[in-house]
Amino acid sequence: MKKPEMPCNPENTPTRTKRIQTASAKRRAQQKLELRRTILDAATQLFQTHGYEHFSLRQVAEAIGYSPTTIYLHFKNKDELLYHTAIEGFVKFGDSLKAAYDNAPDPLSRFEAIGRAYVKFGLEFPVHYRLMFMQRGEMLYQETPEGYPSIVDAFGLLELSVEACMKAGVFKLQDVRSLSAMVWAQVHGIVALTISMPEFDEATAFELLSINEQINREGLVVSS
Amino acid sequence: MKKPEMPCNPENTPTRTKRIQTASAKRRAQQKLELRRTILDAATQLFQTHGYEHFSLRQVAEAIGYSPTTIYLHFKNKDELLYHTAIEGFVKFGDSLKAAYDNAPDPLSRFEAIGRAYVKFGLEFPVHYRLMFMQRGEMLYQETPEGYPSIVDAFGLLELSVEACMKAGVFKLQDVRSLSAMVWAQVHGIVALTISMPEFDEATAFELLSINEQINREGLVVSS
DNA sequence: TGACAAAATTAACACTGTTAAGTAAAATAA
DNA sequence: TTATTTTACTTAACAGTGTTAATTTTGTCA
Repeated sequence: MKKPEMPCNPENTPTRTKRIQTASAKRRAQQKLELRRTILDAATQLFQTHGYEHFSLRQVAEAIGYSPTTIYLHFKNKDELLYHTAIEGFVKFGDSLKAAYDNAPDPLSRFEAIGRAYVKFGLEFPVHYRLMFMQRGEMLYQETPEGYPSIVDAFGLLELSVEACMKAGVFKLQDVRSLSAMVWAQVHGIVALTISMPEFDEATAFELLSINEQINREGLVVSS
Repeated sequence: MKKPEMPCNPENTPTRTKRIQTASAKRRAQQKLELRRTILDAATQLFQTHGYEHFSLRQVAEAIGYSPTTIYLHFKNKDELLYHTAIEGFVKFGDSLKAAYDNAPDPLSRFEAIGRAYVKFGLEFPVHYRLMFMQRGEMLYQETPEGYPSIVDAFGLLELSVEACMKAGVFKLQDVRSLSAMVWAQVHGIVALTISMPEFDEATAFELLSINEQINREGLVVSS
């Protein structure tokens, strides 16, 4: 069963044909990846412009010049494709929040910077935001595919920030998780209303956010 | 051109045949209304169980034993049917908020009661809530069909309540509209996250709401 | 070259909302 | 009563959708 050792190749260095084989396989794997990228890019673009409801696989296929079934060779189904396009957008989400987290002098302004970054992202990528936070919330909780950072990490940042504010004596002592969830609800409420209600626009969103900050700082009710 | 006056009917009292005619027309109009009701009821039920995404006219038609096109004799299209089923659900929304508004001893507890009623409704009718506040926000702003109270009136209640709190010296002075929008965003954030995220449930929703109330009262940041 | 595996396609199924044309029954008019 | 018009409803069709199975094309290896 052992293949005969060739005279010019006493060690296990691969032969030329073998090298060509692996190189060919490598090239094909890359081409496959490239097509996957092409699909993802087209999907992202169509998803952004047409939105969740009017996003169709057949349109994606047409855009890239392949038949619809080809997509199924790279993604299990529409949902998975959608999920991956969303994830890609959400890498920016994590980056924005991280940048806000890093470039702040003190705990409170860091906390508020995260909130502003959150709202900014939601208004900048409403279609992505809708998908992940309003239409397919369960996607947030399924583990991200390898190569992508976890989205939930971004919320870790928020919790860290809240905890820091508490430890620094800036926030009143409370349960960190609950309070983090609540401030999430605060910014989510602003974003969600803004991208859903025609009456709301970016200006009002940031106005609401600043009112919100003020109330967090001083309270809304006059102290007795 | 004048029709000859009959001897037994000198006045303008309608003849028997005429009376039958109007009665028949009335009966047919009522039957039409009944079928419309049947459609609406079936639609409401299917919409509640299947949700926005998997709600189809053909299913409604099958449920009531008519062909799909019959629905078009009573509603312009799927959207209009959906809108009317949603409106019906939202009458309860207005009622709940009104009840909360009426049964409260003082401005602040009235304000908070409205918030609780809001959250309660959202969790009780998530499919309706989704449609009106998350998926088809523009519906809120189109005028309700005759016979139904305006949904926007419910927000009038909120503004009234906020204004009352301000006049009573309970709230710090601010722009009523902006502040109302912000507290709307607060409760909306809680409801929207709860009905979208599998991690949230009714208990956490009301926990977040009470934390929110506390912060509105005292603030989150320790006063310097 | 011929055998084999991978990549991509065609055809089909079961759906969807919506429109136009056609039918059967009921109401009206003669 | 008979003829005509209105109303209520259905059938057929169109242009889509996601998805699967079968089939063809393409490229690689011996």
